[in-house]
Amino acid sequence: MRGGERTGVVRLLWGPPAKPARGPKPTLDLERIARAGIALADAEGLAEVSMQRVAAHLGVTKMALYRYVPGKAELVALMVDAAIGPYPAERGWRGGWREQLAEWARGLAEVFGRHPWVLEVTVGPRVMGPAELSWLERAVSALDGTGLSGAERMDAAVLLVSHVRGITQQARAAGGKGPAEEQLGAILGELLREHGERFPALSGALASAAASGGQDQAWEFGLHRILDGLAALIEVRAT
Amino acid sequence: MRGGERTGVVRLLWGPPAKPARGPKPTLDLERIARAGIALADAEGLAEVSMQRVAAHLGVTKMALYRYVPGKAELVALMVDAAIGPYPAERGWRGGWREQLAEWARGLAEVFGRHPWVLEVTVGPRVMGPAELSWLERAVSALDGTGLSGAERMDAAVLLVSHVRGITQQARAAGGKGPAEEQLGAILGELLREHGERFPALSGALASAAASGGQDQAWEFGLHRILDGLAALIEVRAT
DNA sequence: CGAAACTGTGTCCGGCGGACGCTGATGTTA
DNA sequence: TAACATCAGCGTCCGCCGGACACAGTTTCG
Repeated sequence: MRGGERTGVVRLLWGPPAKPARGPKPTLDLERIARAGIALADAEGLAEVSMQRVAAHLGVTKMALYRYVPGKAELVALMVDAAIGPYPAERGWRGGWREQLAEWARGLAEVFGRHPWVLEVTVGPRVMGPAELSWLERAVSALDGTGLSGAERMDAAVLLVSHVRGITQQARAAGGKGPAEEQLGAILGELLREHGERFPALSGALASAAASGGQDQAWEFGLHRILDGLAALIEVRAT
Repeated sequence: MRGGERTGVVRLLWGPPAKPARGPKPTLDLERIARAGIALADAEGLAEVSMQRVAAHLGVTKMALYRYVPGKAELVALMVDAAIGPYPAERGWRGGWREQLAEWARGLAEVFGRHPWVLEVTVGPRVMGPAELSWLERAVSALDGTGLSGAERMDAAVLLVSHVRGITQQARAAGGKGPAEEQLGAILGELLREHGERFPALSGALASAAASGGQDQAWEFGLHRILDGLAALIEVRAT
């Protein structure tokens, strides 16, 4: 039965654009629906995305959407793949694998930064769409010819995705737009000041980080650590 | 106004256990409520956790829960911190920073494996509880004396957490318990067989991975890459 | 020119989170 | 000991959610 659901989303993401013949002309299409949902999620957050609100933005009733989409889960899957979008072809193939992966990761971070709700909805097992797969393809292909095995190339891509996801989350918490997000760091500092004796290393690290100023180096830090680790392995394999 | 919500969850997670005086004796307490929610989420998934169901498991009506918890968000935050639990003190301080971090990461992966729903609910900015902070504390303290700055020690911990999260998600997709999860890999293979020409590197990597057998090396792969990258930096700093 | 196919709509359902007021149990105080 | 303030749990109500279903209007094919 759950397989049936999967096939629903698989057909929606991968199948042909559908070709009705006899009925009245559809006023909507999957792309317009997905874009409406994305606009809503970008502007007001994923929690505000409901069938009713998406439909209202399109000038129809919510039940009309069910003519195009089997359910909300499939709509969200559509939104995700459309929001991620295919890997931009103009992004160059310049440089070695290291420069390519760095640029790839930067691009992915931009996407997640533009659509933070994608993170919330891409936890757990799911079927990936063509756009998402095109990103994975690009990362794996950047590692072609490095001597890494197929599994290792995939593992490296997954590792980078994890870093991008983690940084995006952290960046949203630290430098988010809302005042609530800005206060989160203050709350953490307050808690550490109150319960500092229970977290000595953490307090020390945070104090030292605050003293030395810039704390938004986390992105570069993790990226360089991962790429250094990959470089070490590639070098070993090459010898 | 959102600040008010934060203080709610902050008081709940960090405040004193509350001391009623005059009224009837409460039949519940925060820990029992959190454990009931955790049991439900572990057994049937986060989607099945509702005020009604948690209350039913405790033998009360849902409105009784609101005497202990301001809302569902706070209940979930409580569940998260209780499910993660404080870092087990018996986990040794043996070895250098590398062995310590490896064991730390393994422990975190076990926690996420036991309570996969924690991943779904710990995306986005949030206030961390004492248990969650104790894990962070342990990771940062493992890097004390390595020559890394405070910010770098924190960034390293975040990087490891990201890897653990990513691997947990992937492991759940690949080797999950349900038959639906097992079919996910099959679906991916089928899609790549159909649209292989659009994803040549991916198809090649997956085929090579399948040919060489074991694909559950992703955990060790990412962990070693990160630790290697850290080691390289630490070595540079030491000279 | 039917008839079949399909679109958008209205209505209805169960379940959700949560506000509010009530009742009864409890400990403090006069 | 009696009165009272307090607080726990319950019942009711509300708006919103995702979704099932039947219906009416539109379009195209035989």
